[in-house]
Amino acid sequence: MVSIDEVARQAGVSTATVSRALSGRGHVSAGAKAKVEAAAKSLGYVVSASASSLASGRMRNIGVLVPFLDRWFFSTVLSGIASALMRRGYDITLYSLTADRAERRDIFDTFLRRQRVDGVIAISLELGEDETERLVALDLPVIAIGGPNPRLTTLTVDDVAVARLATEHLLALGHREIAHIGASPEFDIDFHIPTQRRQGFEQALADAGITVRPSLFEPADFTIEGGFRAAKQLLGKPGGRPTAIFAASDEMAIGALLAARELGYRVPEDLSVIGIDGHELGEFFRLTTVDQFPLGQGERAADAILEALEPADSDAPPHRPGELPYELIVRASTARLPS
Amino acid sequence: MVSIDEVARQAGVSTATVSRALSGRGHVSAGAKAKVEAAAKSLGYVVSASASSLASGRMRNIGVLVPFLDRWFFSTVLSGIASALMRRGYDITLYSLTADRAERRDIFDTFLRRQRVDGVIAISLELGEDETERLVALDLPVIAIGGPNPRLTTLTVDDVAVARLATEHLLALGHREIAHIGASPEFDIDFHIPTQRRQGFEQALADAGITVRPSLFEPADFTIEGGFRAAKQLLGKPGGRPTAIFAASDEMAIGALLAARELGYRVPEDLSVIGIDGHELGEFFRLTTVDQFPLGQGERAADAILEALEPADSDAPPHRPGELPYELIVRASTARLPS
DNA sequence: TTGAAAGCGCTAACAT
DNA sequence: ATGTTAGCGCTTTCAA
Repeated sequence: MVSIDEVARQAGVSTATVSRALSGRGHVSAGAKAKVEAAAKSLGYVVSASASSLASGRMRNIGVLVPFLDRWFFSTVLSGIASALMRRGYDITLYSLTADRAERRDIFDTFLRRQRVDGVIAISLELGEDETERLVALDLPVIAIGGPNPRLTTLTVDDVAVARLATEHLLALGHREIAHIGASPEFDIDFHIPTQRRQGFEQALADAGITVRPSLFEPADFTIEGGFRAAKQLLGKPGGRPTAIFAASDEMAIGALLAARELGYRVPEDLSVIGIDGHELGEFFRLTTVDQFPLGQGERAADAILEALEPADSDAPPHRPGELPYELIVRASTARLPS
Repeated sequence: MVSIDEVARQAGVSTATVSRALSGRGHVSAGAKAKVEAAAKSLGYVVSASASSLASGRMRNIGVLVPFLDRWFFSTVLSGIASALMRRGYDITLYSLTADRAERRDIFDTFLRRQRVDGVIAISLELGEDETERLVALDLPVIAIGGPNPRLTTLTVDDVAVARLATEHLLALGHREIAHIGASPEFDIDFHIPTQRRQGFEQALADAGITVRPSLFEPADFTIEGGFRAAKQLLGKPGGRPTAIFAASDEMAIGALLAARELGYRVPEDLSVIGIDGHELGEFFRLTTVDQFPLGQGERAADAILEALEPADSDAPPHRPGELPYELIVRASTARLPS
């Protein structure tokens, strides 16, 4: 492994100058810098991460906490984080939090504490009180996406507003009998987003002077299958089926679409369906949705953590928490209620 | 940050003993070990990764190379890797390889070379000649999953056999007009798996004395949408539609299922469909498939890399490359050809 | 702008 | 079994 001394020797300068030239910290004459860069290149020198970290305290590494790796939403956010961090020369260390309490503890007590990361991004994680405590105790910049947590800097979309927007879209098309597929109560306990979406839904109905009917709510688990089952229930009950369904995620909305088809309802002629997320399959299923740009969420989180670590670009527009964008994407799964 | 000296002082031993007691290398009396552990715990001491790495040359960190983060197959394999490595105290550093050549180069030239990882797992990556070269030059253990590469230790399923199995299942049910949805030619250039699957398909047909008809092959891009389009083509062509479709991935098979429905064909009465993968949606769509257990593939890769790093458990059955398991899962998308 | 040198916190010889 | 100590390869004062 070629070391800094060899580069220094070849460039005819001291190791200190090599370090300065390559890291860009401290002043180096243009000439020296050029010589160092040439020497480094010709020797194929790459700074040793551990030596550099030990000496400087900087790791160029961000820890990312995810609840699931194999759900589209999370892996898409992760993808956004990964590309943004890589561009800045940062590595990303992945911690996948399982349900196993002991394993989770390990992550907070050991993995995150071995001084391997400069900061942490937590994706849509509902953390226990003690876990939040530990995260804060790390004394590292932490950015949370989507799991509103008063003790952490959080990037969230206004889920109430998102749900209102989806509901108002249906209302504007003339629908009055609107059903909602949201989270089951157990889910709600430690995951607030579904609750907020339900609130937005109910607010929109109330504002339109429509009474919320409990029979038009059906819980599901955010999967296609769950949405399918829920929609079958909703559409199968005798007496006043809904003319529109608002699902709290695109995957559930797709399930609803399939359920409707299977029952012989045409979408959107007989039933309108709208989801939330901007799922990659939305286009294929021609699903109307409120896109929340998960890839962009990841990029923003990466920018935010870098901003906290290297507050260099102070001219960049400061990012205010809770301001993630969303947008109604109207495709072919929603239509006017036939009069 | 509490350091090893404080632990040593509190435990009344030298730093060397602390190091030995905590790492399990070298002999330490039971008494000393207990004292050290107690001291470490009471002080909340965690070994500094960079200091430990610098001194020992071990990183406890594996680099994982993935082509896409947001495709089910890859994120599932990744999930398997993550859980297996975490159990052993290893971190995982994620490198997502984009199509951007410059970014890819950076990963091989800089990221992987800063001595941050003890080994590398490459998931289903078709590497360029130069990239393989660089990987080998790292002089680190490398395990590749699924991208057969003669210069790397590779874990692969026998894709020819998998495809034969799928095809033979259809043949055994009496089908003769079997179509195949595989990769488009451009895809093939640097990705061999699809080609092997096609070979297995053709071999099985040949063995059954059936002539391969080019019109019964349709390329697609491994997505649901691609499978949908391909199936429409296959089923829509006038004159002798296939009675069964074998898709080279479950996502394409699901697309085919949806296409069949939309054209008014019943599955499996009018058309049998089989895929490959063991996709999570397979159950919901009642899709017959050849499962290749991606989660298990990830775990195996993790075990293999650890085996290379810490050849401790020599009594464990040695893993022979190219031996990943697969299994036919018969669900409701395939049935006998009505006579 | 540059160089000399003192660490960063730990591990692993080498002694004992 | 345990302690002493010389590094690991870099960064960063401090001086020049």
